[in-house]
Amino acid sequence: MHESPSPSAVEASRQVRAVVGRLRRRLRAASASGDITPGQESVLACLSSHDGMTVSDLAAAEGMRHQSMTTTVTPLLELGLVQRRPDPEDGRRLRLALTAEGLRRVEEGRQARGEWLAGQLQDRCTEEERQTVIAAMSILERLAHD
Amino acid sequence: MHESPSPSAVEASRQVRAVVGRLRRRLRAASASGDITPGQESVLACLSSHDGMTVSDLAAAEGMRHQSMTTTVTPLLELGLVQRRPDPEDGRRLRLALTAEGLRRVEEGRQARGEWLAGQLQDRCTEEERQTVIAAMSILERLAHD
DNA sequence: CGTATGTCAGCTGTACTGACATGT
DNA sequence: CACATGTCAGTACAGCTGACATAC
Repeated sequence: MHESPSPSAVEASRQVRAVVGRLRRRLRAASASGDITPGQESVLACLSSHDGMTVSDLAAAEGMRHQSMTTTVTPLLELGLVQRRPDPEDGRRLRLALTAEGLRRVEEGRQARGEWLAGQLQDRCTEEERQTVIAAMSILERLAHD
Repeated sequence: MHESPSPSAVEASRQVRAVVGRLRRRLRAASASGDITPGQESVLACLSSHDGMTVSDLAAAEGMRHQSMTTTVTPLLELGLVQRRPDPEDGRRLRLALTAEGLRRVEEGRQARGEWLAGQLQDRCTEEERQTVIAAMSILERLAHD
């Protein structure tokens, strides 16, 4: 493969894996209050800032297959939180957008739910620590992307 | 709840959530080569350094329910990678340990599998960036723990 | 008795692959 | 034709809750 990894690479890898596992369970538990799932909430948040994304766009943004994203989006259509309209320039595309109800849920949920982590970062970290976390996330995002 | 989170807390929270989602999928894909799952590999690694842990101990270490850990451990027993023996001092406990085959798999897997991330950290990061990642993981571990 | 440990059964959420229809 | 988009069906894994037996 490559040359042998440095000790810091192995240590960082081990820690990242452990933390990803734990954080994922924590985030799930913290947002388990409503009728939509964490993945669906993430889609709503994405559409609130990028109107008109397609299922494939969303899948690419989350780093997953478009078939998987279809199953995430379908319940949101059925609940009336997201609507579809055909793209006039490309008949294959179905552009997605929040409904009024969907937008309401995003704003409501942004306060009530999903802010467990932001609260933790606020109450139990210094500003310097938060900057460290942000820097590390940029690095990991680069590694995970592509 | 709390006082209103600072901008850096909200930004860090958003980034952490996105990166956790992507990294989780990446780690799964990178270790999808063998007959055991990532969670099971993590259990083997844990037993290799802490012999004699029980199912409940492992569950606590990973931050999950003991019922969930049972389903992770059971296939390892069936594959003969882990063995059980009763605790002479407490008849409720079943202490777990790696078999010779299990130990072999840990050492083999540590090189062959699961080192996608370590390789990325080695090849695409500076030493300083790795230290940033390690520091951030310590912070997040503290927040996720308890 | 209450509590801790462990297992089993059933459910949900997530994401995968493969197959297929349709439009460019 | 190949390629992209979208859907549907089937599968697998992870983690949860509830119920139960056993041991302290």
